[in-house]
Amino acid sequence: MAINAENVKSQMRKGYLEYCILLIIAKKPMYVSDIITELKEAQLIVVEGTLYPLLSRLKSSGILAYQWQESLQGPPRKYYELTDDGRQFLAELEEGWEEIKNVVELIKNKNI
Amino acid sequence: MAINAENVKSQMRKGYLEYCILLIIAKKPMYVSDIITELKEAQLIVVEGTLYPLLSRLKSSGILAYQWQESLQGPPRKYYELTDDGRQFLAELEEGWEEIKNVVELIKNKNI
DNA sequence: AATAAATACCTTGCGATACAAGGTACTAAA
DNA sequence: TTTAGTACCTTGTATCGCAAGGTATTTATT
Repeated sequence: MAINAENVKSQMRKGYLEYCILLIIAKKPMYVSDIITELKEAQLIVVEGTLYPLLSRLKSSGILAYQWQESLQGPPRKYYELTDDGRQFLAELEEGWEEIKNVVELIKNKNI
Repeated sequence: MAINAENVKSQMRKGYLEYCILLIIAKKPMYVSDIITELKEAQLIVVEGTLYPLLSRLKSSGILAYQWQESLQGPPRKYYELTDDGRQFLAELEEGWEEIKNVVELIKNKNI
């Protein structure tokens, strides 16, 4: 119920997490651990419990597809990649992100 | 369940809505209709059902305070303003926002 | 051969919150 | 007295990140 800065920062993250994940997968096919590592390098901490359901949703929406791939150490991995629809979708998110940056700038600069 | 661009854009908006509202109130005390108008001018559409609970939460968290003020037409209005804690809080959100912009830039620019 | 460790995958339950829809109350004009 | 306009607020629904816990496969150790 109570509001604190961490809480709100976490809310902020919700919004653009999907965008960041698609940006990462767009570069090359990746499986969950890869993605988490990439995000962590960009200072964005995400856990498995967040990522698996999200990837499943993106898959059933036709934005991502995956291929099983053998691993040298341990069980096989699901490598996710963008579909054509997914690239279209990512382009729309790109627009959305630019819009949001614009909105914040507009509000900040008004009456200054 | 299905994911579409509008859905995700709406998710994105959730994250920074609180930030935008505080930016607006920081300039001068405002009541709900004022705030909605300001947001709309910046292309951010928000409805009453979103705003009232949000302002209540911010008030009970000590981030906002309000004063009743007579109106020339109709019932009195609640004018919200930032408390000292609220200004501190807004400063933290400012940091959070800069961090997020950084993360996205980092991810975009990596391996290009 | 049996066990343990490492590495994958996934699900369940919870809390937070935007939004649609609906409700209450006050003021002023018809 | 009724209607219109303008405030305020609440309830119910859907979504989603995250903590916690569970299952399966491979490899190393005993």
